Amino acid sequence: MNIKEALTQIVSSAFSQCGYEARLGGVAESARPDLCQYQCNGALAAAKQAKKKPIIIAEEITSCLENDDRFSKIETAPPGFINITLSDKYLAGLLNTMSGDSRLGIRKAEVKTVVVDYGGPNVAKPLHVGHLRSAIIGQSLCNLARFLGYNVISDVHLGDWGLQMGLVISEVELRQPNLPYFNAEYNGEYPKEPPITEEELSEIYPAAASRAKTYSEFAARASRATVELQDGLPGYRKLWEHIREISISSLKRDYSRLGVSFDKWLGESDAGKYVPKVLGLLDEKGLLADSDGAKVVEVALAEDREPMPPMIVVKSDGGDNYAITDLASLLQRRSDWNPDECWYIVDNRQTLHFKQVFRAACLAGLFTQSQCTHYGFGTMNGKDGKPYKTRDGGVMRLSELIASVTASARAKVELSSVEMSEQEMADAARQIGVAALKVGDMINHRSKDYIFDIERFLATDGRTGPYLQYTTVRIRSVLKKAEASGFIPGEILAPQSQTERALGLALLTLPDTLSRALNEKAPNIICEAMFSIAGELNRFYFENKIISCPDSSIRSSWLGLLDLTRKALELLLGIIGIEVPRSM
RNA sequence: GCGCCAAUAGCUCAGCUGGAUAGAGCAUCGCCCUUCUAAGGCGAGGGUCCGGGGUUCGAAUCCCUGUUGGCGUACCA
Repeated sequence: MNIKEALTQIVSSAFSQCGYEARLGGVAESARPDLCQYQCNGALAAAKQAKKKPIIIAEEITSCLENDDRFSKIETAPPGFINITLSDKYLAGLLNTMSGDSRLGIRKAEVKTVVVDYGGPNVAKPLHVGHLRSAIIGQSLCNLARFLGYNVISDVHLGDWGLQMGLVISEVELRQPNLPYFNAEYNGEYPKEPPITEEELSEIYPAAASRAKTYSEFAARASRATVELQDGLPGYRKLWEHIREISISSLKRDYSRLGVSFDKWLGESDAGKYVPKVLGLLDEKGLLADSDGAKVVEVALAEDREPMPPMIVVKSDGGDNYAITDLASLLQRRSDWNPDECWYIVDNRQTLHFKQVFRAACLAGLFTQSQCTHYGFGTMNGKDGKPYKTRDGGVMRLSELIASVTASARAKVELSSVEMSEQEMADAARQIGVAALKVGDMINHRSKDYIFDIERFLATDGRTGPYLQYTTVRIRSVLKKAEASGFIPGEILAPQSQTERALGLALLTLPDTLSRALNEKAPNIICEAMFSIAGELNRFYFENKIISCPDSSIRSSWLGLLDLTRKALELLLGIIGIEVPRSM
């Protein structure tokens, strides 16, 4: 049950009972925990229309509710606040209900089919730090939406169809011109084995890109190769398949290290099949126009404040660009899956691009504007505030980054006073390193740039991934020791102390936390909630010696509270994609 | 040039429909382990919420304006 919604319902009905609009009864967590647990400010808002002092209205509402035994206190405060405190017995009842439910009282949202487009790796180059945010934020949102009952289809949307492919192909051709892929006369079988290795591939793309910058001849050749590939030239097609194959296996390996996976490994190339159809749709509606040899769609609206350039859908060389492949992907998604919504978890810098694509999709009749949304994210910057780079100024590979945080985490694990086997240490190092990365990222609001500082993310104190893991490990350890003494979690009793009450209240926010996080597509809301629960737990833990508590009913109640806290943290950590080490 | 976004404690960041005394973590200073994992907990100091107008009973939050920074601005993705 969502406690805020439940209280809102109670107070709203009091408002309508007293002759005011029900919508005034919104209840929020209190801004003054010293005075109350929840508050409603509706009386303040009602005052003007009712032509009454807010405090009078507030009193009417409270007098309507004061005999409700779910509240230990419901009172007014000037100028018109309604302050609510739950009775301890009611609170304990809610916690027991939560604890007895496999979903911790979190009901599913409406059923919707959603396509989530994230990851967006380029097959020509290895994953680098720039891909981190899309992967972990996208994965968290998928996990969250699934838990809340959505039918989620995640699609990595490979960058495997643009100019980068022409560049790689032309570079390979330049280096190994005798390969059969480049012989137009060749009609034998192409080799089974790729002509290049994964390592070579990662070197080839930057080499080709810089060659194209220097030699316009090479650049022209690459864009010609791109068009030929897109037109289905067999040799290029075969070579391209090899490149894709090499790349996908390396991508899967890197993503799996982050706990990220996709339902669909489709790419721009798969959208390629739909390009003619989309162009047909646009043409039918008279939306295509010529402009400097390219075909464009006018997407500007009269009411736009910002200038909106027309969207190029066919380049002047006849090739597909990412505007048309994104549009074609939307057609593919509609035909194959008919989703209610499409979410794009892509860098903020592509805001304009997605505005154009969604408008074009709307004009073509594929989706309505509100069905497609770009949930952008900010840049990961170094401590200097500029985009994160390695010491020598290059872009850091994701695999390198993960190796480096794992090594740092390993050093901390070795300092631990807890005895661990080699395997346990290795697992813990990996899990802690990844948790540090993920929390360091997702504690920040998605849409903002943030400073990447791995030392801080891995620090032994602070709001870090390791802190959350440590708290969970601690709870598990106590529960295990208690069980060894024959003590098991029991019914949660009315709280005896402020810290115990505060922990209970923090746990009650769970349903609201998840629904807000889903509404806003904001994993930081989940992180905030985890820190608040973990903080309350650690205070409670410090104040109370649980296992040695002489009163057996209090002890089993405390264990019940601990167990519920464990389940709550495990649920939230799971959504964010964080594993908890066996010990640390 | 035009447009989009941001600016909150020394640092890194939260701040949900406009509400009471703007919150965390780090850093600084001072405490708490013979007892369940001290990678923990408690306390103290630290703020012109970028500046200026406005709307409102009430503004970090909404509107206008200025400053600073980031990004985008058709044939890369």
